[in-house]
Amino acid sequence: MGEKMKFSSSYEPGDFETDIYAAWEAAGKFLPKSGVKDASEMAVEGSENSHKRFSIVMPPPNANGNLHIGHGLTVALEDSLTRYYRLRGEKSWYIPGADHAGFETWVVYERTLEKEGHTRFEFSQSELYARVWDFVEQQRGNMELQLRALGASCSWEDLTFTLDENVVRRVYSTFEKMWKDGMIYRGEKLVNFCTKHQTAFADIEVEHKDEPGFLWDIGYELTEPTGDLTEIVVSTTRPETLFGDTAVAVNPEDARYKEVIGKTVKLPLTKREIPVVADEHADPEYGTGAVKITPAHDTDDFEVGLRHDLPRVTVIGFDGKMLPEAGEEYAGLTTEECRKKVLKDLEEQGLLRGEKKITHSVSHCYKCDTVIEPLLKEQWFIDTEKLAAVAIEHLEKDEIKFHPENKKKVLINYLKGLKDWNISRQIPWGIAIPMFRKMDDSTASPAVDPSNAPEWIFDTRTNLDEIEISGVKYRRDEDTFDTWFSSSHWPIVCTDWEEGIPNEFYPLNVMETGADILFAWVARMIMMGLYVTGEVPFKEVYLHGLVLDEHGKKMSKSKGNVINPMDLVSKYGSDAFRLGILRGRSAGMNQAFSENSVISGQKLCNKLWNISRFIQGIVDEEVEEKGFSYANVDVVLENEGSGGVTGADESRYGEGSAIHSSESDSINPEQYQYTTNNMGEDWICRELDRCREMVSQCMAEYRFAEAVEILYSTIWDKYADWFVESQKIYKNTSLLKASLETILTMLHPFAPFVTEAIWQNLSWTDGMIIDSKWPSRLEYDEISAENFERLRTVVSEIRATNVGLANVSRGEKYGLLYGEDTLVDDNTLLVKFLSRVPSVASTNGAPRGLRLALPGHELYLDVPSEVVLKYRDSLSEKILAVGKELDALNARMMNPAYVERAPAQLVKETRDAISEKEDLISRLKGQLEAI
RNA sequence: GGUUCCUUAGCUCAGUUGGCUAGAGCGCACGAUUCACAUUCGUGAGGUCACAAGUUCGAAUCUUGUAGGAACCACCA
Repeated sequence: MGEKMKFSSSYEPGDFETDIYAAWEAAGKFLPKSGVKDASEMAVEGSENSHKRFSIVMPPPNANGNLHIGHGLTVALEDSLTRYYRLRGEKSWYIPGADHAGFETWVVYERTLEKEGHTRFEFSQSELYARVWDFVEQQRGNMELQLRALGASCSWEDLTFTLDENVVRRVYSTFEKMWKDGMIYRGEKLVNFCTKHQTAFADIEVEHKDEPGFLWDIGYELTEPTGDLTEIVVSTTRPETLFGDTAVAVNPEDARYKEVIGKTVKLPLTKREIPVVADEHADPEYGTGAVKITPAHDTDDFEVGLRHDLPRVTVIGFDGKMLPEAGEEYAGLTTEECRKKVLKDLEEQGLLRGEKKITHSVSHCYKCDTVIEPLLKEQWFIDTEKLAAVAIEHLEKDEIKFHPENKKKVLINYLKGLKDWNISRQIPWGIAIPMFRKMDDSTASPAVDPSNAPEWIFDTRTNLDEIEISGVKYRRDEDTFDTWFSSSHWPIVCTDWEEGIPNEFYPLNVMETGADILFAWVARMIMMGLYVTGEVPFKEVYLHGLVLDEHGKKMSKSKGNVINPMDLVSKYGSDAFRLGILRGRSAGMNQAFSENSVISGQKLCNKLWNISRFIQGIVDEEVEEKGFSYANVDVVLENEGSGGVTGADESRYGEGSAIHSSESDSINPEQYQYTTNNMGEDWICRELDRCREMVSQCMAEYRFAEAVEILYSTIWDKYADWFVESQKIYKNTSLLKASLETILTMLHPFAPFVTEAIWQNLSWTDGMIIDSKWPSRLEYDEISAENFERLRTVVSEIRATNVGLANVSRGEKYGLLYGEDTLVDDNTLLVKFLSRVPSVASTNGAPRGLRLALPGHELYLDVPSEVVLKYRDSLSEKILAVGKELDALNARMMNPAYVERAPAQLVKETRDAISEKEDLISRLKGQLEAI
């Protein structure tokens, strides 16, 4: 990339981005070692900086999918941080990942299987695993190319795939530890079962939807009439499950049913008798106040069953059809068919007592929308009690800082109510659970007695379906792990953490991910990190909200409002996308996406490009003209510019130019040395320095949008509009070079491509901006800088007044006259150029025209009296406006409590403002009277 | 039902221990124009900071309440 190209008149991202990324990657700029300094630098800086590092992991996108806009935001955030800390000289490691996306990928694969006319049941688990592996390999790569297009400066050779050998090894070792610690148990529990996908889900993966339904009342006849009662009427939305009823529950406080507690009722449509039990679960206010208890098909009933030691009768199979236990007539029907038949039969027997329309929430599979059936199944569970308690303890000790802060409370609240974690999934595409069950016919030789062998044993040989230990045969559990179980190890596996080996990158500096997976992922990483390593896995958490569509609605394929980040990248450029998506976004908030912000980012890139083109032009010109005419002109201008400035420290100017370099700060020895020759130059150094400080502060506090905002206004409103403009009069190439390098470096974390493209195009820069150094303090003269600030006010007022006059002046432009005004007197050429007046001259003691409303300045626009006359209305308006401001200030001072209690500085400022306004009003009034 | 958050310009959003005339981008209006950039330059209009009460010398900011909206968790026989 050494060859310098010519700047074209606009920035075309497409011409540079791919090449630049390839060059970075080829030069190894993304490796953590590229941030390591050589020994000599370390010696200069001392030990303070030398050990610093920055580590962050990427939430792994689906290996065979495409990136969506949320990934775009993730990369913009994470890569800005990484590049920022890399510029600051820290060993920066951004670790990329790819997710096997167990369920998602499985669904896609099963669909292709179906298209080929196959079903999963034709293959063994290991065959299926191998097939999906090939399928994913074929599909892989898109997402990685897209990450490159977004500019992610991640260390590709460290990419971790969620099924990599080291991940599996770590997951097995944790599982084994938990198994030994007694935290893993096999339990028959109700699981959220999708009968279409044939797998169980974690509670968190189930989607609840409010749907219209019916509440039916059914009469359950008492075996023996009690008091006035001959039957108990129960309310249910699922009559088909009545075959699995093993009790009827009433509230112990419910007077209506006190008598029947402990009695039995006849279960309709069958000959079974079931007890009436007293349980808080029955709400006297709801329905009839009596509820049928079906422990095998309802999570609440399951709990009731435990409390009353009720049997569990399963009547629905994993295929979603009724089992023989439901009775001959009903077996084989779908739940829906069965419900109809049950209702019909109940009605015929006169047991249907009522039907009421209600809205209730129903669980659905988040992928196929099938109604989730709670079914009894033996699964592996993790006892989360200790894990959660330890996590809460560390969170309460503030070991992890959250952005936004309130999410910590939300997380603790979640952990306090955390239930045991079902980690079994009936999906072949995942990490096999390393548990083997003793086979019924388990003796390999007659000499062995298998009865003493354990039912389940842990073994990592999951590539085998059967193993033999001490002559006993075991068969592998076919299930795989919940993907969140392996993902919870992400910071551990990505940083290659190992027991007993110091790891400078663990814990991570920050975990950046979506606020929507705070529970599913962040909570589990914290628990697992603490369990495995004893340390929290990251020191800070930054959670981003959802990127909503332009109307603030959630993006979804079904709504058709999905925005593809790659479309935006190709249309506006990668930098524009990054700047745009960061804009107006704060931690944890769901925010609408605005294409306008991306366009504004595109404009900034183009602006910066043109600023650079202009500066390069001046540099080239200087090289050509050095020695003759240019220098002569320059001397004249410089003399004017550096003349006595009101209130300025004269001695500073008397000594000539001040030479500044950043050597004193020692952070950035490569920064270009510069001198400041006039107040505009001091001013831009001050503004750039303020920008540098504010951006650093914002990055430390994860306020990305604000950092971008500050850079935008510094580059455009200050650097381009004032400094670069004023450099058309005073050319200071050393400062132009130094300041341009400064803004390029500061913008680089957010807009890596354009800044690198410019860096490569500039004639005097070396190397790559990606590993240049974050700017150190810029030197400037404060008084001189402040004088330029006053000059800006003057220029703005001249411009505004001229525009105001345009209505009455018929396009004529007026010159500027100055009386006792050293600031203007010393900078006539600059004032003339910036304010676009035809002339700037002294009043020579004979003021005329329209006096400008500027306190502390005696300036007039040389306007003929008839125009001033026409201008008097706007003059009166101005007096009124200033009067209002003055009234407000006076009211404040009239309050004795204010004067007494407010900080002295504030009171002084108010006083000064009042005298300034009073001054202004009297002058404006004088002007008005003079007309 | 529980937890948390939001309500500021036409739109999308900033506004960090309470403090000067509440900001930005886009949009809008008026004006400019060879020579870095029309992806430009200059100037401007537009806000009872959802509402009410309180604390305070001072509230967009803190407290309480009201109204509207959102997300997540739990439950809905």
